[in-house]
Amino acid sequence: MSTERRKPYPFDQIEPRWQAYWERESVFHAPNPGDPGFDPGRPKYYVLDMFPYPSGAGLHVGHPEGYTATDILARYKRMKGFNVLHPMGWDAFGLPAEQYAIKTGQHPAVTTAQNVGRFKAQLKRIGFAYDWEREVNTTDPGYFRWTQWIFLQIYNSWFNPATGRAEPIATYKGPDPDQVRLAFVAEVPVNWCPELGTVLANEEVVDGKSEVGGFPVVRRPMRQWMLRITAYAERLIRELDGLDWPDSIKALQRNWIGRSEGAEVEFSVAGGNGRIRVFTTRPDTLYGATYLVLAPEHPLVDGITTAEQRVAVDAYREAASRKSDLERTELAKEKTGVFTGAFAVNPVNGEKIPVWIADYVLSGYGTGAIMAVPAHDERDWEFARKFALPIRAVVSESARLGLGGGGVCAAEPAECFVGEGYAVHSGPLDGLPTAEAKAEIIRRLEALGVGRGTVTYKLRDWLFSRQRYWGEPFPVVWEEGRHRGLGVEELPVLPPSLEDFRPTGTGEPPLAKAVDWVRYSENALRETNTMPQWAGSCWYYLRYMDAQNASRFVGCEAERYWTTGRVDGQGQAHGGVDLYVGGTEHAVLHLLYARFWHKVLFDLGHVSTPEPFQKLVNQGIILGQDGQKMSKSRGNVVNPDDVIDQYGADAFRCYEMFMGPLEQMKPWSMTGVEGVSRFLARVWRLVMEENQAGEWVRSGAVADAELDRAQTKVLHATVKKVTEDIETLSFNTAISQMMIFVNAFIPASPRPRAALRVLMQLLNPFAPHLTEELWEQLHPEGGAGRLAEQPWPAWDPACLVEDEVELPVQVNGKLRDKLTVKREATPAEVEALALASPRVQEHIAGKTVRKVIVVPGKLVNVVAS
RNA sequence: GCCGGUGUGGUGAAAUGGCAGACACAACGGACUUAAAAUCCGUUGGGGAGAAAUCCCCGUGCGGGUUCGAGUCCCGCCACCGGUACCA
Repeated sequence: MSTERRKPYPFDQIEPRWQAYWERESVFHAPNPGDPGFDPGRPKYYVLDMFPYPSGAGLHVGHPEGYTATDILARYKRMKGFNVLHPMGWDAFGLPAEQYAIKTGQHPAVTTAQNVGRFKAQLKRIGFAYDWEREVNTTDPGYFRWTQWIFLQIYNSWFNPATGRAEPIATYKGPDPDQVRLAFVAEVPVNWCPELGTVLANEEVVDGKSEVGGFPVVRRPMRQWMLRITAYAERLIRELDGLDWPDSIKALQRNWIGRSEGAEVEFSVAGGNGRIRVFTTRPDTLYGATYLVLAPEHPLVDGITTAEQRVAVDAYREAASRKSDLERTELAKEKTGVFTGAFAVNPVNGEKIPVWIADYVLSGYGTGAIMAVPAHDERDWEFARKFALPIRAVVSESARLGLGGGGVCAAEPAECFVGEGYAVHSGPLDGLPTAEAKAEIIRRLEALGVGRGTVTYKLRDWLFSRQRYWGEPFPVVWEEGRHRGLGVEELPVLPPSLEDFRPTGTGEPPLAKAVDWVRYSENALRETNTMPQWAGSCWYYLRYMDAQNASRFVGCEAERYWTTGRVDGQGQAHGGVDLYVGGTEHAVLHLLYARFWHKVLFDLGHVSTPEPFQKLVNQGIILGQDGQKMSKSRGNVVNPDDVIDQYGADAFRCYEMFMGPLEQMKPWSMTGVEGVSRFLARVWRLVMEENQAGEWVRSGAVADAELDRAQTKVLHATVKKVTEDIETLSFNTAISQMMIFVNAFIPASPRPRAALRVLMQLLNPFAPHLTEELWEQLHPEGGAGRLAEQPWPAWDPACLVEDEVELPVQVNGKLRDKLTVKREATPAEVEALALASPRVQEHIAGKTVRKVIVVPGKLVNVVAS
């Protein structure tokens, strides 16, 4: 600001002017079916950004990367004749506002409103074509009323395994519906963070510390609301197939859900009653099981422990329960465990093997118990070595070795082998390759009634409650120890007003301080937990379609119109959001949770497609100028406001896109912004020039002139390239092509007005302010209408073909000459010309021509040796 | 360890199996200017021959392969980035 640099073109006047115009005229408002101005003849296009959390720090250059990409697409699709839904909103519940409230006493709603105002102003300054009439805010009672409503839908349903879908709880005929609800209460060991005074979800704990703040986290059992996402594990995996998502994200989700096929095997407890069920992915190694391990929390541990081992077992369990996740995994380099004194009987050979407990077996996965096969599992191997337990090889790498020996190999194997091979020392399985051995043993176990083939998932149920103030209250009350969902007519449940937002520190949520609020009635108390931040973002894309609807979370007709695309052979609708752009950091949490909610709503008949987001694209991270991740501490953060002050919003937008492919990680460069800004200034000067007084006036070179051949070709090539590149989100190369156009037309005089108009159309989605201004200048007589309302230009392929083409001529794959030939030249003619070339002659001298490859219009390759 | 991604000039990058480095940044040279900025024109992967026009060799992380032809396809490595990690 100190050096008042002369602006390359007057963007500081142009940009506010057009932003005001767009807002005043509601240019980017998308009408719903039934609204005035709705045109049923237009196809719809729903392009969505991941909405931001409006932090106090304001926008940084990472946010607008994806937003610019979608904005270009939205503007392009509008010009292509689509009715485009391109909304924006705020994911505004969350910890920072609450912590600020704790520090200052400022109500989170106040901070949130301020931050939203700031973000919104910043986004408007970039010139995004959002339909602000559809703005949503997750903290708005008119919004979270429906978040609570959806929770009640989930609460009031169950997953029917027979139909494979959610159904109203009334269709459940069992004794206790509370056991099967999709939202349920469980006493579970949770990640308790004393510092934050709250529990955290597994995914909010990084390396045993809280993701926010980095405070230590310990395990502690508490009563929590859970959502039964595991019921949907299979569908969440299977239905990824039809989605147009990056393979990497699909892989991340599959990985997270962690489907694994195997078997459950029942071991009876020797000399006792009771059976221990274990899960294994290698049932073929059952004959190699030399001991069992239960998780310390396993319910059978108490019953089977012998008197002699009681003290040791209790001590171990006590210690394990106190260990944090960090201590149980990362720090636990050495395996630990204790013998229970009990023995189990292997159902296939009657062998008695010891039962241990160890914290390397997790209570939450599989059955919480394993059969240990140390010869073929690294962990079991390590454990067996440490506690001198027997190790028996039952899989051989090669078939020959396996079939050879009849006698039992007494010696322990020298190392652990976890691969597949052939069964040995396994009775009836001997000689079978692993896959067949698995199938065979499962058949036998099932016949004996002591096991079955089964599938388990890593995915856990979703811990859905938080001990916080700034979140959606649950629409639930407690009466005589039982929960009850409130009626829909009681929504929204507003949070109470509080003076003091601090956590109680006991694990009791802050809402418990509002005694009057908590007392719902004579004998009912309100639930005092709140929902996690993910709740609001699970369905915001639905609300955008009908943001003002007061009687339904989204109107049926609007929902059908904006999401329904393809309908498959079974009459099943597919579609949803046509394009969703956001960061990879949401690959497994937000995107999985949203899919889950959507499927529940779909099963219950509230939405018409089984998946919310048909196509997903991840934008890459923008690094600082030093190639490092942007962060305050490194001091390499780029603020969009500064960039816009200096170069304008159009340059900012174009640079964000010109940096490189959207999906790629790339460093910011201020000189790069300058380059793009120069390009826009050249566009400006194609149309405008400075007069003696230093004012910008229409350039005298602009005229209604005919285009020459070369100009025609550049024009049509540019239309083609820009159109195709926008469709594939290759914005960087689209801009390159427009630079080529400008480089070709800058020296021209006269400059054909028609060509310049087309350039404005092509460039408009990228640089909407500049092009709108110049469009006006290119229509001195007026009457053409606004550029944003123009149709997208078409290209004529005939203008792209040349009469003569230049063909590279290679000899043995190396470029040796170039030929200029008529387009219609036959391969034989081209071959003759190529062989006649003196340069070619030189290189084939003394050799025999074996072959001549002619790729028409492309190249000639003479093969000689 | 496992899963995914990326490796091309000084830099960001471009290339349906067909002229590697488009477009831009930076650098250098020139024009304009009293001077600078801005603008415009030109050179710019490395090495070599030539007075020059030109020409030759090498070159897309490394090693193999397929092909008339490979940055692109296949096999085997290496490095970096992201995710995940006692999930039986």
